[in-house]
Amino acid sequence: MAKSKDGLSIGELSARTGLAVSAIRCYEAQNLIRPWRNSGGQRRFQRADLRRLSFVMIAQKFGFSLGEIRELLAGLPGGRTPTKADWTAMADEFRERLDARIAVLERLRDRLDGCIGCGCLSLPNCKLYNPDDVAAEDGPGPRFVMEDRPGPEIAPA
Amino acid sequence: MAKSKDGLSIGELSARTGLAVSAIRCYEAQNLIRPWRNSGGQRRFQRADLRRLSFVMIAQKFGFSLGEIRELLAGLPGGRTPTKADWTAMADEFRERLDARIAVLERLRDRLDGCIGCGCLSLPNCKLYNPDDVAAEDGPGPRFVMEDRPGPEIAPA
DNA sequence: CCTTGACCTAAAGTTAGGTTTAGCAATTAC
DNA sequence: GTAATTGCTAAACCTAACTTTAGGTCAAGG
Repeated sequence: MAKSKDGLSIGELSARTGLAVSAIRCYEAQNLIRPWRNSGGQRRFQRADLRRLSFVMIAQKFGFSLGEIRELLAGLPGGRTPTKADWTAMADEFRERLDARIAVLERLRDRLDGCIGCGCLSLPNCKLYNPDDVAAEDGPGPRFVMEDRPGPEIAPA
Repeated sequence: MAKSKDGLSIGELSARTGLAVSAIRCYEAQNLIRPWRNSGGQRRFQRADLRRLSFVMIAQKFGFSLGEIRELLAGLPGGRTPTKADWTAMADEFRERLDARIAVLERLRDRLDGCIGCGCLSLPNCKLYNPDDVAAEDGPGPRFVMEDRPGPEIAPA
């Protein structure tokens, strides 16, 4: 097995991060890591890539897409091994985005109160009607329009 | 165009919710709504389905999968049009799940502090190392193992 | 009558984030 | 030196949540 001095093999990286070999190759294809190749054409990784992949895993847990993670990782220097300062600078950006995400959820949750069961669910003045701050969420998500006046069917049982 | 008295057509529902017709059919296939058919075989929806679809859209914004949403909607009565009480009961369950989600994110965020740049990122005692409470998150997500001692490359620049 | 527009079904395509498979090359272990 | 690992690529497959396409039907207007 390729030992550390000339870089880590993909198998070692896999064993030490818990990621599948196929996942690591997939991440390379998406430019999250940039291994070099040895004389035989096999991938060789820096020890710093362990940390990089750890970060990928954490950020995914937080619900970030690989695209966003790539953006964040782009904050790390390319030419040299990232220092502690490099990592904390990047983490600051990460935390900001994370806080923003949590804030959106909380704001929506607060708007939710009383809005589901009551008539306002359907009226233009319902606080859930026009959740501007979610518009930036990921994916081609739903368009979020509320309609239908409650009518008699929702009158007190 | 089919008017309200004998139910709403899929086109009307689409226009009033903002959902694509194809999406509504897709939701029917996944049992989120159960329209009946008119004599010509066309779908006809209850006015209450507008509310149902609104809920689907909201819950998706909160990051719930259609499967979870189906579960939640199952809390509404099948035989009759849901009353306000039915909706609020369901919303209570929804809020609980939502609060749980937010709590997980917050807990992780708090653990994150200081963990990215420092050496602890790699040590077994790092608080991010074993985030038990995220294990239940959706999908076959990452396995979340941290490795690599920082070593000299992370020493002060 | 005949055209137009809304609707129908079934199946294939799409994106994200991977995994699996097939067939072959490089390394490592004995 | 040879067998067993491990790695390589390319392409197919997988789930979620839809959209698109293809080919056909239904209902209303002129």
